[in-house]
Amino acid sequence: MSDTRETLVNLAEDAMCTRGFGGFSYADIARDAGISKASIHHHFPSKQDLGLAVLVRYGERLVEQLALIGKSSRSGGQALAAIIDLYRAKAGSGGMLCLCAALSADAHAIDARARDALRRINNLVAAAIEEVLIAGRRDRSISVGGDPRSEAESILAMLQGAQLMTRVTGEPATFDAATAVLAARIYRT
Amino acid sequence: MSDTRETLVNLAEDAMCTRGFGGFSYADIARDAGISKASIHHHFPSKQDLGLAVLVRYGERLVEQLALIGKSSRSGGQALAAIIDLYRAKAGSGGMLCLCAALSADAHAIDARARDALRRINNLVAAAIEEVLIAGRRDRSISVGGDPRSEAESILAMLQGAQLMTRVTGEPATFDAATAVLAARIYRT
DNA sequence: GTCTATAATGAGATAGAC
DNA sequence: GTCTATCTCATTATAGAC
Repeated sequence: MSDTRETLVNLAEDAMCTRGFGGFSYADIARDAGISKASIHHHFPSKQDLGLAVLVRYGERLVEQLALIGKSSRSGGQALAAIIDLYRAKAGSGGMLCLCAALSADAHAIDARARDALRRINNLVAAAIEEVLIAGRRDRSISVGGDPRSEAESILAMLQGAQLMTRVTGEPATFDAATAVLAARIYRT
Repeated sequence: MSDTRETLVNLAEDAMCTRGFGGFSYADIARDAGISKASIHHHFPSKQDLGLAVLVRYGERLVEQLALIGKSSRSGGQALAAIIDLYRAKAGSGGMLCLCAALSADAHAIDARARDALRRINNLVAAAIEEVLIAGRRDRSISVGGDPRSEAESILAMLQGAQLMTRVTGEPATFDAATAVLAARIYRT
């Protein structure tokens, strides 16, 4: 990927997580990237193309991040704590949302390709959390009462919802409060 | 409130829950209401005024709804089930979000008055859920392990997040899956 | 309270030169 | 690949007649 193209994807991802798909314009990222609006159209003919490119790269990186967390964690509890931190970091950066939460809220504004990608990424994250819960139950580092897959989907919903609530108060503490119950389920890391 | 004014608030609320604050225009609801764009400005000089009016009425109605649920429920479990249904109904109606989730996602686009109202309403709902949990713990109809206030905030986050996830798949079953763990904590209604 | 008309702005997108 | 210039359209908002 060329430098310019990567810069544009970076800026667009940041803008989407902060203000949503409808909340930024080519003019915005053109200014930040130091090029003209027309030049962006050379790399991404339509805004939908740009959105999809951001989403695809986000999915790839997430796979890597989740794999790394799984590999470097010495317990399910440690892995779950790392995943919570992933979402907390976004919420703490001026009330950002993870890309999935941001684009889900703007689902009406994105095309079918992007919605498909979104669905896949949500499934991917839920599956990763499920594996972490299974590991945590096995090594007794996480309290897992019910079906791991159901628990995983609830946890993903909670993490995305906690980001939404944090955006309203502007206080990172809001995220911690809304996820305290989840953190308390980790016996040890 | 005049008929026209109320119609406009109704249409705007619906539009906001479906497409967000930035996702509808005066032209949209003018068409639906059968009046001109300019006439809306007579009732609500700016779009921010309209948004705030919708939010204020939403808060008032929510207080009534939550009071009614508290009064008509014969157990904490029944009350919690009714609250879950409240959020499920929106998610099931074509992937709508509750007004709080919708405007939280668009927090960058609304003014300080609206963000204040949003904060108050989130607190109000969390407090109502907390009371329900306390009642449910007392009458042994809900499993409540930790601090009721923390549990309440987690539940609110989970409900809003489940609506986000449901919007992506378009399947009401997604909401049920993401809240199955919560529903399972209700011993009886 | 409603209308038509219009302003003022910003959006995504295209053409064509360099 | 990048630019300037332009197009087309939608947006919020206002002016002023009825």
